[in-house]
Amino acid sequence: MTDKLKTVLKMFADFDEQELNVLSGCFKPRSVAKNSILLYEGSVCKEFYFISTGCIRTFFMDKNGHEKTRYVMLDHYIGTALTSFIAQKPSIELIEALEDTELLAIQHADFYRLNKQMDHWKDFYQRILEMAYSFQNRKIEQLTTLTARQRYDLTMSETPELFQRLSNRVLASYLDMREETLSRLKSR
Amino acid sequence: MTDKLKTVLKMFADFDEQELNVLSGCFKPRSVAKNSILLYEGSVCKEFYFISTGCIRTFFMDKNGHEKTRYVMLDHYIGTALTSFIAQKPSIELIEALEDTELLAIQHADFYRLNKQMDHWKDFYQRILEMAYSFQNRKIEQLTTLTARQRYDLTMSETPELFQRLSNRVLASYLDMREETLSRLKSR
DNA sequence: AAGTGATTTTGACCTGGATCAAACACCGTC
DNA sequence: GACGGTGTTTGATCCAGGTCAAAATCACTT
Repeated sequence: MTDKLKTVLKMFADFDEQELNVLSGCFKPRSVAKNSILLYEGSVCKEFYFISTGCIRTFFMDKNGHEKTRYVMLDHYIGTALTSFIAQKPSIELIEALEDTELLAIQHADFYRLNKQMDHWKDFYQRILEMAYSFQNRKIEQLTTLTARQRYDLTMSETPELFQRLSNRVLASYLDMREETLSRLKSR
Repeated sequence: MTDKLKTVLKMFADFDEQELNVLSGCFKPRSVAKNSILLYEGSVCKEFYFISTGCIRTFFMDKNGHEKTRYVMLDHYIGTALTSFIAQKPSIELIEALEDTELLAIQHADFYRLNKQMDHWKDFYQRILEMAYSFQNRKIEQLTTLTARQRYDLTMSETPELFQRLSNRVLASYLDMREETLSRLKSR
């Protein structure tokens, strides 16, 4: 399981074997049951995750009490509620397990200690931020220019796995539409 | 003019005087006339900007040929078309001067050379990315949860300067609504 | 001050997707 | 196999904001 972690870490920065061992020691394994909440609205995000198997998401509530899913992490994805994690301020986003999930978690304190001490970790974090930014930017483009059907088709072609693993309720909130609309789109 | 640059740089990372002098040398001054384009759609963004005086924006075109403004940079702001700048791939976004503008530009090659050589610059870039990410994330929240009027009111209270300096056409595209809608909101 | 073009406002109309509500399907469990 | 709970589909209605078009205002130029 830490082998997978090492493989993924190496995709982001040029860690040597010794560094990878240090990092493996910082990531602690945990099992979380489907539907459990890893971070509540209003609390500070203290952890950064690597998903071994399973699925978690970050989402927030709008004024009408509807969920908006920002990011879905499947097997071997990494991430967290980044805005709160960065600023160490109360989070607007929640983190929730959508399946029974095995994950590895690194604490914020360790994360930022590494950021001071290990140059390759600095590179790693920089890459994460660059990708997270570009992903968000793309999402804004899609939200402002595409219709519900176009967002449906695009996600279907880019990450069809989401259509298999997410419930309609969650998928709809990820695509920024109501479940009824998603249901209608499915039946063309 | 470079004094202002130094002051702003120091807000992002703990540069010493010697480093600030090196950096000042990397940022080259330029004057750009109102309405001139600094980056066209399809070309690679090679520069990162500090605005001395004036105003520039990044925006992109949707399928119907309407503009969508992502980010407006006023005096003493820093930034660029980050997604293209990061990946050095053709940009979807354009950069345009909205007023006659005095700016300082650093080349991508210098930017990334510094990122290898100067630890404080690494910190600087990390801060930029963190803030850019959080800003984008906030924008997504606003786009998906707020009505046109709520976005109008929020921006009015947070950055009223935009209402004074931007044309209705640009302001509307920044607020993600049509000019007609903005006009109607103004007259309550 | 008249003319030309750009920008902003106003009016009438339309539509994608939300809302509300009810029916339906799919479970696990007693 | 009946029963409650959860998730999905279907139907009827509504509305914020987009679209299209025309009028009004502003901003230069000659």
